[in-house]
Amino acid sequence: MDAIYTRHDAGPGNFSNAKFDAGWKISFEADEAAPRFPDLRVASYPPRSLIVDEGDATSSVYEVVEGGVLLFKLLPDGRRQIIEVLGVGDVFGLSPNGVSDVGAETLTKARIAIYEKRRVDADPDLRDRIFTRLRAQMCALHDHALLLGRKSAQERVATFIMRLVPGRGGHACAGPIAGCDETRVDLAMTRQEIADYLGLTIETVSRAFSALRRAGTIAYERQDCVVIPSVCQLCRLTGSHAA
Amino acid sequence: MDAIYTRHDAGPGNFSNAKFDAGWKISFEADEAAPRFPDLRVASYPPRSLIVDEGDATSSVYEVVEGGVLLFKLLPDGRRQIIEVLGVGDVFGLSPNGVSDVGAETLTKARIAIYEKRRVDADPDLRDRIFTRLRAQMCALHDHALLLGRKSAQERVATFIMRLVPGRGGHACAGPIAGCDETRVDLAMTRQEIADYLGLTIETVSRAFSALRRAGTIAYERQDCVVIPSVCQLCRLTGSHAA
DNA sequence: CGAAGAATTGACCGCATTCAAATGCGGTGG
DNA sequence: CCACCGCATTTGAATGCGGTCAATTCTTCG
Repeated sequence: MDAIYTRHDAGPGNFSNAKFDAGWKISFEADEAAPRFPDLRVASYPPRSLIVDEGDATSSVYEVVEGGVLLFKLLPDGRRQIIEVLGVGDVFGLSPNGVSDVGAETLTKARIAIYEKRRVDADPDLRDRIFTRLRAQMCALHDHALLLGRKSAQERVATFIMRLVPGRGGHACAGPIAGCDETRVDLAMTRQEIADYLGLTIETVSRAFSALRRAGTIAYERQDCVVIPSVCQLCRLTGSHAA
Repeated sequence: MDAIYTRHDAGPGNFSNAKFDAGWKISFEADEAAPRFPDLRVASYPPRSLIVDEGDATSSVYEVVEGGVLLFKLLPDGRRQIIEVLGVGDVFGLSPNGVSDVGAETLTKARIAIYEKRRVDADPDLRDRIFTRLRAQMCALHDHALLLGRKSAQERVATFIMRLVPGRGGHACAGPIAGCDETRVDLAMTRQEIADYLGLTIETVSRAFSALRRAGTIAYERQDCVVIPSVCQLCRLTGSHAA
C-alpha cells in the first residue's frame, strides 16, 4: 500500500489509437513530475500478481499509476485470452454490475489507484478522466477485435511490435523522421503472454518473430528487446498499412 | 429525421454480459411506453445504410432508439470485421479525438438519437446514461475478444445463437424454465454479416449452421429464423459452459 | 557449472479457407 | 399460377495456415 499518488496527465493528441500512440514502454513509467494526491488509496504489486479475478465482486474502479497490467478472460478448459494490455493512466474494474467480467494481473511491478465507486460519483473531474480514458481504451479494443478476427499470424505479430513504437503506425503517424527510422522496443511480455494476447500459440508467435528476424525486419538485442531498423518496413506488414 | 424520441430505460439486472442478456430481437424494438423528449434530434435510416464511416469527423454521440446497428472496421485490402452489434439503448461515436475509429451501418430500419458533444457535457443525466451503457458495451467487447481469439468455428456460431436468446447463457442464466427449454430466435443478419462478426468466412458459418441442424441442436423455420429445441444443449457447445 | 524454465525449431495434423459448383429462395412478369 | 432470373446459401474438393506434439537450444540464476 502506497500513500503517494502521482497523477497521470493524459496530455494533448488523442488519436483513434491513442492508447498505443502513447507507447507502452513509456507509459509503464510513473509520471513523477505530476501533482500528488496524498489522500488516495494506492496499492503496490509485484510482477505477475493477480489484482482481481474474473467473477470477483468489486465496488471499485482501478487506475494504473505505474507499471503494466493485463486484463484476461479464461474458458473453462483453460484457454486464455488477454483482452487488453494496460499502461499508466488506463482504467479497469468498470463492469456495470459489481462483478468483474475480466481478471487483472500485473505485467510488471505496478502501483494501482483504487477508487471507491461512490468517490467516483462524487468527483466530476475524476469521472471525466475515467470516462475519457475509457473511450480511448474502447478504441483499442476495436482495433484488437479487427486483429483477432481478420489478421494473419504475421500481421498480428507485426501489429503487436508496431504498437510498442511510440507515435507510429496510427492515423497520426508522421512517417520516418528525416531518414533515420530505427527504433528499439522492449517487449515486456513473455511469448506465452504475447500469444494469449494475439490469439495464437506460443510456437506460432515464435515462428513469426523468427521469420521477421530472418527477413531483416527486426533484430534481437535480447529475447525481450527488439531493434527495428526500419519502422516503415515493419508497418507495411501489419495489414493495416495502405498499399 | 424524426422529432420524437422514445427513451430507453436500461432497467435493473445489469450482468456482465448485460447487453446480450437483454436480447437482441427484443432490443431492436423501440420502447414506446417510455417518456418522450420532443426537443431531440433523431434521424431515421433504412436498413443497411451508412450512418458514419470509419475516419469521419464527428462531434456527436449516437444512441440507438430503434433498430439494430453494426459497428465495423475495414482493412485496406477489403477484409471486414464487425466489431459490435448494437441494439436499442446502445451508444457509439465516442472515440476520444473527433474522428470515428469505426464505421456504423444500420442492420434494420433504425432511428438514431444524435447528441452534440456539448449537450452531453451539459446534461449529467444523459452523460451518466451513456457512461453506464458504455461500460456494458465494453464487457460485450471483452466477451467478443475471447470469442475471436480463442473459440473454434463451432463454438463461435453456438455462442452467436446463444446471444440471441434473452436471459440465457450469461452468468445470470437461470437454466431451463421448468422442463420446456425451446426457443425461437430471429437471426436478423445475413451469413456474410455473421461471418464478419465472428471472424470467419461465409462458408464456415454455413457449415457450422448445417452441422448444428444435422445434430438436431437447431432447426430452421426460415433461413433467418432458428428454432432451438434445447437451449441448454446449445449452450454446452459455446465453449463457455462449465463441464 | 548445472538446473529449470523459456524460446526456438522440426515434423505432422486438422480445421478453416479457398475455389468452384449446385441448390434454394424471393421477387417479377408472362 | 408458373416460369424465370438474381442472389444468398449450401455443399464439395483441395489447399494451406496455424495448431499439436516433441526435441533441441538458449537464458537465467542459484
